[in-house]
Amino acid sequence: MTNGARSVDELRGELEVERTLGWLFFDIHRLLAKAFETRSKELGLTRSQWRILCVVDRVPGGQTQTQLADMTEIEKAPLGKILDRLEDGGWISRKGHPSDRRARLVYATSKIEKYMPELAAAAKATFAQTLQGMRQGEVKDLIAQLQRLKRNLGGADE
Amino acid sequence: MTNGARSVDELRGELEVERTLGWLFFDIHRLLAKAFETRSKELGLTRSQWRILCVVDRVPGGQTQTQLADMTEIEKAPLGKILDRLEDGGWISRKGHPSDRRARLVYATSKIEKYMPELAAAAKATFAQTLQGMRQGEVKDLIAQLQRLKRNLGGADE
DNA sequence: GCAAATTAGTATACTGGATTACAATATACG
DNA sequence: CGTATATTGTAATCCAGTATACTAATTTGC
Repeated sequence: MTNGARSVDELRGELEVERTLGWLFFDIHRLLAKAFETRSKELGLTRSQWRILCVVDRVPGGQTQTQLADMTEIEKAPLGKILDRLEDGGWISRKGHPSDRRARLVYATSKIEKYMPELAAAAKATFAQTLQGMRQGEVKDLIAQLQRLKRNLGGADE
Repeated sequence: MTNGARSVDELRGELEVERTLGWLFFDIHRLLAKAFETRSKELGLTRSQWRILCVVDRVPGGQTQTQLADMTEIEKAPLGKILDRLEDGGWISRKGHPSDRRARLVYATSKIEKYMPELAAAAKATFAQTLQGMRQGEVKDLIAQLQRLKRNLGGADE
């Protein structure tokens, strides 16, 4: 902080990187969601729902909601609502934990098997579009950079 | 697409890049919002509100809501709600358009002048944290890559 | 063993996106 | 003109995220 007294106009002009970079993440996030949901619309799954579903799907033995919340870094309250909708749609089921009566274990139903090809195709098409014109090495570097930013912001490392 | 009939497990395994990259944008977006809002909380401005406010601030002559929606690529309806809150907070004012009775022109009030130093500091601190350990050239390259992705997804070029 | 602290999940309130539908006004055109 | 079409802004509804507070059940610790 070397600034003695900066004018408002000076401050306005100094924020170029912040203005550009910050909203790129915001915009790409929104555009990605839109691109994916357009392709998978007939299944009625939003991107967030799919994210949760993928994590549920990877652990056949079932997980508690708290474990899911930790893995996705989504708070338990909104996670519960997303699970409600997934359950309504028949994508998951919840069963009481055998030894902890507070907890409920979340499982993927067989519905995911049926629609996985469609969902995988939607995801692949979305990223083929997103990454068009980039070499594989560039993609790898980009991922590494983004993971660094995420760590810098205090995010978990996956 | 060379796949004849892929198993569900094969499909599950193939989506590594999609799984990693897609949610990095999602996570960074959330973490950025949180980092900024923690720093600027006492002003009561959220990141989205600040985004809109910056755009309003750059055109002293006032803009219609439709122009603002085009510039930020936010739909008119949600934009209107954000403007409502900014107006409630005294950050902007809306006046009827002189020649088009449907339209209202949006102006920044003088409140922004008073708090710009604080907001600029919050933005700069947030990005100093986010980009720590990166060289200037890397930041420039990253921005270029992200702009390419945004274009690929059909976003405007700024 | 029993009270206190912790944990699992839900409820509620608020912000902010998209989408759809709509009233009021402007504009274009036959 | 006068009617059809565009556009401006708003309302209502939905999904998703944050934060806070709460109930019920489980551990912990004395």
